[in-house]
Amino acid sequence: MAVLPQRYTVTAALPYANGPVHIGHLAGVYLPADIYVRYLRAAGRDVKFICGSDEHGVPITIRAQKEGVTPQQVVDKYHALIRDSFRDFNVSFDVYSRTSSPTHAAVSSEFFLKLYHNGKFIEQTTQQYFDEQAQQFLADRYIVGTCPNCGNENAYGDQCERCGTSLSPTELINPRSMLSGAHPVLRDTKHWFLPLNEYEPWLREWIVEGHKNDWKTNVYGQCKSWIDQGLHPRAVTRDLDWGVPVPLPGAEGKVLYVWFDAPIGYISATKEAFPDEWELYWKDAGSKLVHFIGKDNIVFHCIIFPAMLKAHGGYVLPDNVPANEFLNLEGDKISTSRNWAVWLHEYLQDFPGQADVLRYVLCANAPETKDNDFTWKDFQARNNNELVATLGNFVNRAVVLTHKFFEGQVPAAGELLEIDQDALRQLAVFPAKIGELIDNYRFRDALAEVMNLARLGNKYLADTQPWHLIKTDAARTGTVLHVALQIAAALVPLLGPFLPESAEKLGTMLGVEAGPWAAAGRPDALAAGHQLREAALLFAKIEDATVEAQVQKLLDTKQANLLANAPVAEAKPAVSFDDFQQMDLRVGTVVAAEKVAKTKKLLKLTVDLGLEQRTIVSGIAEHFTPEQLIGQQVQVLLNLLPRELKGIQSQGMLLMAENADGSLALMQPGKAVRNGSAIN
RNA sequence: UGCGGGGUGGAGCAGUUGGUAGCUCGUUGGGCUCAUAACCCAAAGGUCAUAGGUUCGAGUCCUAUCCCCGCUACCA
Repeated sequence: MAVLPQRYTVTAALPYANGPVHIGHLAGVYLPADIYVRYLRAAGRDVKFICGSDEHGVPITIRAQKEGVTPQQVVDKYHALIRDSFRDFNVSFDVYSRTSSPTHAAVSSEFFLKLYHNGKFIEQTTQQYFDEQAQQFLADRYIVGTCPNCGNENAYGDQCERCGTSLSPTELINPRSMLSGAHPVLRDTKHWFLPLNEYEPWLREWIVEGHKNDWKTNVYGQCKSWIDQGLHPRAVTRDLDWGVPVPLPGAEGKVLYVWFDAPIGYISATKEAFPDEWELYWKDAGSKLVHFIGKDNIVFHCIIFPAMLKAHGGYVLPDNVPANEFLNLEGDKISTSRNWAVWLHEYLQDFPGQADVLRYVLCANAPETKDNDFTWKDFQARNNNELVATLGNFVNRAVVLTHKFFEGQVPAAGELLEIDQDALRQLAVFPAKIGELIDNYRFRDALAEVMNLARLGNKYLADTQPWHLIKTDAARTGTVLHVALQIAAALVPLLGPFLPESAEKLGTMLGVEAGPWAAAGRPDALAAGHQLREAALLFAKIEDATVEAQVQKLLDTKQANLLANAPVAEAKPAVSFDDFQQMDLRVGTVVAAEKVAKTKKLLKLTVDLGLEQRTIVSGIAEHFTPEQLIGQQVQVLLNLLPRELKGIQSQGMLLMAENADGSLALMQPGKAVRNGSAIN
């Protein structure tokens, strides 16, 4: 058995202050981190839980520009929103700071200078595109041009989105600046690089040899692959005006690159909140550092940041980086830009006071080993079948029975039969079992064990049947409820890390505090004679209509996205007025319509065109029923060459507008006109 | 293209060093009726993506192929 660390430093990935946080963030990073930390605190360990907003980088400047505000205004807005979301979901950070804080500027500058003065950087001058009108260097993403591969005229400086080729800005033909539209010019610019290649042997020993067995396979595999492929120097500075200025003379207009500056945010946040003891948590060998992140962040936390810490010297290295996979939403991956997400602040508007329900579902279905899917149906099922039916119901049964038979006072235990002793023996095992799972970052399994404890309680009641016993043996009934209540009481501390609000509610009902973890599961958590409060339901059922509304909300979003993102077709070559005149466009009224047998799409329409009625076959049966069309005025191309479709002569063509989602709309005159009216 | 991770009963997930495939939910049958029609018991249901190979024996090791995700805008 390993010696317990003296203290823990736990970080959760700094959310990027460019948008709100959603269920994927919570499930993958903040919830497991919070469970871990709450457990450690309950177990009496010394722990600091560190997080903050990551507020630098190019995307924030782009958003600011788009919205016509300053970058500071962007990050102020999202920093507050994110901070409040975490607070409302009871993510119990010891500090939630931000990388735009003065402390962070100081700490990251010092960090940079230490490496600089110790010769840990290499300097290199490269050529970068510069926008002379906007007077600034351009990030790759700020440059568009023609893709040398496929000819797409709107390829970005890092990648062509049409053919997928990854590019460098200098490969673009005819590059243009997205800021001003001007032709950028190449200019020399000097930057500082961290030569990661020099750390390769050390990383190999530390990770490939040293963490083969205790890091998750996805984390280990990714690191090993990076190291095996060979590491390269990485720029730690950028030409940008939003960030921590490079603290060197002659470095005006340069800032620390966001990946260099962001992880130092963990350190500066700690220093800001604990100015006297922060070094203990970062530099004392007795401190165990754990980073909670998502899978996209693995190399930064396992290779680059440790290399920075190693280069600086004196810092502890992460003991583990339990990166999670991703959470999908209703089968599609979560996307901030496509607004395909369940935002934490919106969830609480729709489900006030039910933060724990989401915490439960996200933990029970956390993407610990592979990408998982969140669906509202599953959310409802887990709430109704597990939280309500298993956990809430057990507590309610035990408390209601006690009120019913013993006026709400914990009855004394008489002689313990085998079934009672067995239940108490099982109960006693839970704290260690759950704790060990949490220690090993297996939060899903740990939560399942908490539910098993509730199942133990339900089974115990079913087996002993106190509602039956009370008729013949009050003392025995008291013993049974005494035992059942001990199980309920154990849930207060054991549930705490996962569902803090519910645990507290339960504690209030039972009149107990969540004591130390080690004391959980004792057979005397509630003393005989102890008065319980009235039973209150811990969880409420969620109705079909409620989750259906959430699904509809998502579908509406999807529809809106489809319409917003579908490209509008490019203009066709010009035609002469004479060409246009050759088309005979008329207004007509549909007088009859029927489906063409044995076809999916075809409708046979009879259209009144004033002088005559024509038969037109149209491939619109998937969009309109015959009834919807009869009586409608429509636009008809009269002189299209007749064509036989399924044995029917079609004498013309109905004109339709096709929406971005493929749906069709009739082209109708703004007011009723005489049939046969010309359109020109 | 390359590298990493993943593809397991109707759904969502576990499967540690190869040895009879588990859990929760759902379904079906039974029991109970204290409890938010909740609880308890039992049963049915799986070619472990596909095709080969190693082995006495493979979900678990090897090879090839297919699909999803990440490294690759935003983004955990």
